[in-house]
Amino acid sequence: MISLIKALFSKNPESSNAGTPGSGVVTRFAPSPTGFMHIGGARTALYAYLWARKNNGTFILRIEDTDTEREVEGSIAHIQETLKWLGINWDFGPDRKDNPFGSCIQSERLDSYRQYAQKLVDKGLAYPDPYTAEELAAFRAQADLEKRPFLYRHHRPINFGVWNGTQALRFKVAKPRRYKWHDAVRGDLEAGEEALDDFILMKKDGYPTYNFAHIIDDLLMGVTHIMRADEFISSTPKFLSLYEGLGIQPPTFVTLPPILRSDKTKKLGKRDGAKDILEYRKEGFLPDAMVNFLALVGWNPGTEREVFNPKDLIAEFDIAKIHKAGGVFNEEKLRWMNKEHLKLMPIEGVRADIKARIESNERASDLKWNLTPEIVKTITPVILDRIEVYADIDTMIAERDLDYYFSEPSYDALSLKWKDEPDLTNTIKHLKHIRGIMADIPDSRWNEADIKEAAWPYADANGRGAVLWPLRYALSGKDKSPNPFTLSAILGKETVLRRIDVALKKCADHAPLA
RNA sequence: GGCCCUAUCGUCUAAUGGUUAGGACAGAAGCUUCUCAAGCUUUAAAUCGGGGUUCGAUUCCCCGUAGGGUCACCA
Repeated sequence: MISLIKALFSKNPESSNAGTPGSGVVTRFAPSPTGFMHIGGARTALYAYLWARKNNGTFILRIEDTDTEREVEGSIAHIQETLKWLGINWDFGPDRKDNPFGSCIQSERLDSYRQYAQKLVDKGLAYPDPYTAEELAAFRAQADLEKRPFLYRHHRPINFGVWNGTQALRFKVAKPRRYKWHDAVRGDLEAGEEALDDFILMKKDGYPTYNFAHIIDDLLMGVTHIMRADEFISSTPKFLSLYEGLGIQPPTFVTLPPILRSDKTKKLGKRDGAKDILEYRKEGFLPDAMVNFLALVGWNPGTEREVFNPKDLIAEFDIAKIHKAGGVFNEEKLRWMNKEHLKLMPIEGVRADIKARIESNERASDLKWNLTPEIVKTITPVILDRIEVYADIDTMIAERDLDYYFSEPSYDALSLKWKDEPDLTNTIKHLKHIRGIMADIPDSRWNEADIKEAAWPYADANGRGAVLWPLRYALSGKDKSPNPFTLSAILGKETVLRRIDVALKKCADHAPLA
């Protein structure tokens, strides 16, 4: 890091360090603070981060707040929180002011933009826009009428006025020509001269436009690779013209494929259910799973491996393998991915998470469960088998699939009856027998395997369903639940015997034996 | 509309001139202790269309088609 700072200070800002051997990779994620972070933004940040880390480079978080109109209060904090949750850590960002290149917030860098704007003015490459909004609108309308593309440069003034900082400043693009350039993902790209036009560098309000600010910042921050979505491809000739005007080498362009809506007809936008990434945190997705899945929409290492921890992702990631075509973000597969990561997690961590999730459900309702460390330990594997995401625990609780671990089940006597039995006669017989077997199991052997071993021969001989269904129902009071041996082991001998007794009493009350 | 980009199972994707076009998610069937899960096994499912180049094209070229992006004092 020291060497980077040195490099940044010693470097002549007019000569970009892009591509300089040994200069180190510098990437950035540069969102505008206009709301929450969605999937597309998170993936862009992730790729930039992975590439920097893979190359022992630097990852910068830069806030592009040059549109004061659209800025949403709290966005900057929200973006940082999202990145932190995902484990996408930046080396320089808005949270510190001692960066070698100054602030990472564009509104605090206005001097730099003015300075470079003035340089362009001095070189005769920028000029104040003499037209009013109405005049511009009229030019556009005229071009529309004539069915030709509107180009500002056709209206470029012959004599540039003096820029006083309060007029919009336009860049005088190079003589129209076809531009060709290389993109690390898309390969060789080109565009006709229609793509080239004079564009605004500085707005009337004194703020730079994205088109200008990002280029100046990338230069001053030593950015070597620009990761961004494909909507910027068509602006690239303008950027190239500006790089030329500034006399600098452009960084490497890395164009990311779009993330599409599930009908594949459009880019996934906030209106199409692109969620705030922090929503996934609320639902109990693991950040590693999220990152793993995000990485795989638009990139693949070329192997059949799909589950990666962040460290392996960094090792495997390669911009040469980023896809050209867009892809759909499939939440169902994300859920599967989350389960895979859940299985890889240390069990203590899962226990703590499950405990916290149950407790928050308790707080949100009037449940009063005695959630001891022992019960958390025993039910964790059972829950883990049944969930993909922690939010599934909420569903389990809502559907009363956890109650029987904490309180006596309530159910109707007839529910104890196995579907093939005509009445409760055999149910009672089997329950009594199983109770005897259970009672004989010493405490030292009260575990799932031994309970099963003790009870199995009887169940096997007398009809598994006929024996096990009533037992399981007596223990859980539910049609669907874990198997009776698992339940018994969790509940403990005392509770098991008591619940069987309750079941037998229910049977007797329902159909007293003659 | 001009300019530009993209195109393998429903979805995410592998295969960069030679494979029975592979894997995963979702689906279907089956197995495993009664139920529910989990797990395992099996199965169905794709190279957008048409021309080239080549002994041979998913792969290279051209033309279509479809979809996307962009044409702001938004980023």
